[in-house]
Amino acid sequence: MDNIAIKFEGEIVDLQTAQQMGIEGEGIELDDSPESLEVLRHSTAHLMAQAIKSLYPEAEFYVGPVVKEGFYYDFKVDSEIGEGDLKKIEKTMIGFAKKKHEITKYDISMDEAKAKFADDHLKLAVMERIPSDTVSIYKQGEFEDLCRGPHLPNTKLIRNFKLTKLAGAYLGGDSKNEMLTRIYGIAFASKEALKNHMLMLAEAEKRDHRKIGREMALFTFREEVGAGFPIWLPAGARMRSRLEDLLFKAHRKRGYEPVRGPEMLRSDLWKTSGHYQNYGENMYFTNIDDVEFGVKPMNCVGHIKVYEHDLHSYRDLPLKYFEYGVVHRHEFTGALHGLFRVREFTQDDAHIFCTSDQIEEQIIEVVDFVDKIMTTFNFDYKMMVSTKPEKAVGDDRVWEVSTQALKNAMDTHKLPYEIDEGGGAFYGPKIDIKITDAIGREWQCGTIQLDFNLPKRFELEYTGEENNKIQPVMIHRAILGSFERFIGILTEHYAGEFPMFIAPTQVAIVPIAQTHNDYAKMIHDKLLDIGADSEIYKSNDSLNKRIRTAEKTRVPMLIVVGDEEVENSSVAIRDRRSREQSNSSLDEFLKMIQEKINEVNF
RNA sequence: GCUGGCAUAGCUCAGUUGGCUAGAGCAGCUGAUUUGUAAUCAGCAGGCCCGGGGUUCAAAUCCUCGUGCCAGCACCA
Repeated sequence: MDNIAIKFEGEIVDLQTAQQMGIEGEGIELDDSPESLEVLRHSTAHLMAQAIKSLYPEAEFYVGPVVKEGFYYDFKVDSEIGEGDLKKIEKTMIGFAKKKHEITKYDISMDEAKAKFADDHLKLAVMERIPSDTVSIYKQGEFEDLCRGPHLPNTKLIRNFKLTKLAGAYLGGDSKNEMLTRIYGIAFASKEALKNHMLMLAEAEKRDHRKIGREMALFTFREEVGAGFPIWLPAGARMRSRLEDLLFKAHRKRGYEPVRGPEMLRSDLWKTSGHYQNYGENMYFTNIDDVEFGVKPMNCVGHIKVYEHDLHSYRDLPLKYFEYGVVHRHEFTGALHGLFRVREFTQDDAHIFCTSDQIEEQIIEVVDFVDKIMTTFNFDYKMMVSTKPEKAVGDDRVWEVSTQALKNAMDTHKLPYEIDEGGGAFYGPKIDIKITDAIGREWQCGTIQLDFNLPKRFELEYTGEENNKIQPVMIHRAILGSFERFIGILTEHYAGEFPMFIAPTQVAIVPIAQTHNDYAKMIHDKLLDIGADSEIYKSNDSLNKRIRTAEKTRVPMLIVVGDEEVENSSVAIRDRRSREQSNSSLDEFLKMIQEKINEVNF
């Protein structure tokens, strides 16, 4: 197979550029490796632009980069483009690919380029952002585009692609700017890879927690209740409470004390904390007897008040307060999405008040806690250190010290992490935990935030060894993040087939005939005694129908009981996946269920 | 919040260019059937067609303002 580009000093360099510069390097072939796909997708974006230009001659183009899930191109045309037009554009693309245009490259000066694209105000906007004096132009057939590459040598290499989405996007990603049209696409070297990708997308759709949540009656939303306010139905609430109970014990084991703050606090406090100034637009306010109150968007202020209730000595630290804190945040309507983005949610929130000497061990302890939980649910995860954002309180030196403290903790324990510049909370830097689910998607859940600012603003202190007053450090942390989002993620991760220890219902019992209902009820009660929920399928339907109905609920365990089972005090277990049956004595069955529920501890 | 699309029974969806009592499957209820491992049969019931305004002899259908949902942007637990 021919090379499509080379790797030179760690950079992908296309053949056109390599020739220009007279360099050689390790060859990159057209396959489904990350390097190859980078080049392929970039050129596919150009091919799409070429097709759009031929269909809509007035089209102006902004940028067309390669992104994690393929590529996109932002552009502007006079006519409306709808989903239906994607097929037409795809066809035109295939036409151009078949013409086997060679993709060539040449350099021109910035002034020449500005003259060349004088009637394309978007390209001119792109050039405004390029500091260099010369720019490169890639040409395929009649179509030319300002681009730094890298690109394929010929359009004929583009075969397996699909345009996936059509949407609006702001110029430069800034909501103050004009809106352009964006078309997303995906391309692969092999047909199979494209097919697998489309299958993955279909699988993701099947796992959509909004769909499964409705089918399993976990939660619902209602127009008359308001956007972003979830309603937990019995099955969902059972599951959630199992999760809450497990996590409660785990916190107690690690020395956390449960506390609880009020849902709303006087605005003066939010002014002291800085939320009023920095987070106010996300908060809900109300007036009571001429005093303004803010509904809490975070739990930290409440926990600070818990800390302030008593005088503390260095001997007391670290103090760890936790709360399943219900918070309200005014999210943009367009951001709301099932349980993933809501306006009212419950965080598994905790605040650790400690000395600066204890920061490292406390962070490591939390990271360890996170690890225990995420591995229990079979999630891979990675960590990101986020630094000071634009809107922030506290002086730069404090930010530097705390950011460094987070990095040190990670470094000394050889924990890998990535940096997210400007991604911190307004009061301090943080470590975010990003988990990867069963079909490879990433989600942000837990967060560990280091805070020197709130203790200072509230003038918190403890008494040191020399009877001096010292300011404690605050660590904000959540592990699941919120029950809402985490359960949404779990639903998609397991495709609704939850493991026994959190499933809304542990066992489905199908009596063969009415005469077996009493036996079923007896098993149901015994299951309750060992903390398992079950449902008896005794409706006036055929046996086959009832088994089908039970299986469709995605319950982890299904048993069938008839004369034989009643007589022998046993159960017939049906495996949902293999449809195979096995028999067990009732006692053994109960023991097995109990073990499966209890085997998990965080 | 912005751009575009959508809103009909609990769920999934039909409903001609505006024109008769708005339909189907599943779920629900009633009855018959009592079943040994993924849909037994029959009947019944169920709709302010998202909400306000309007256009029209006539609106589920057209216009308008809301609300909610979907995709993307922006934002984020």
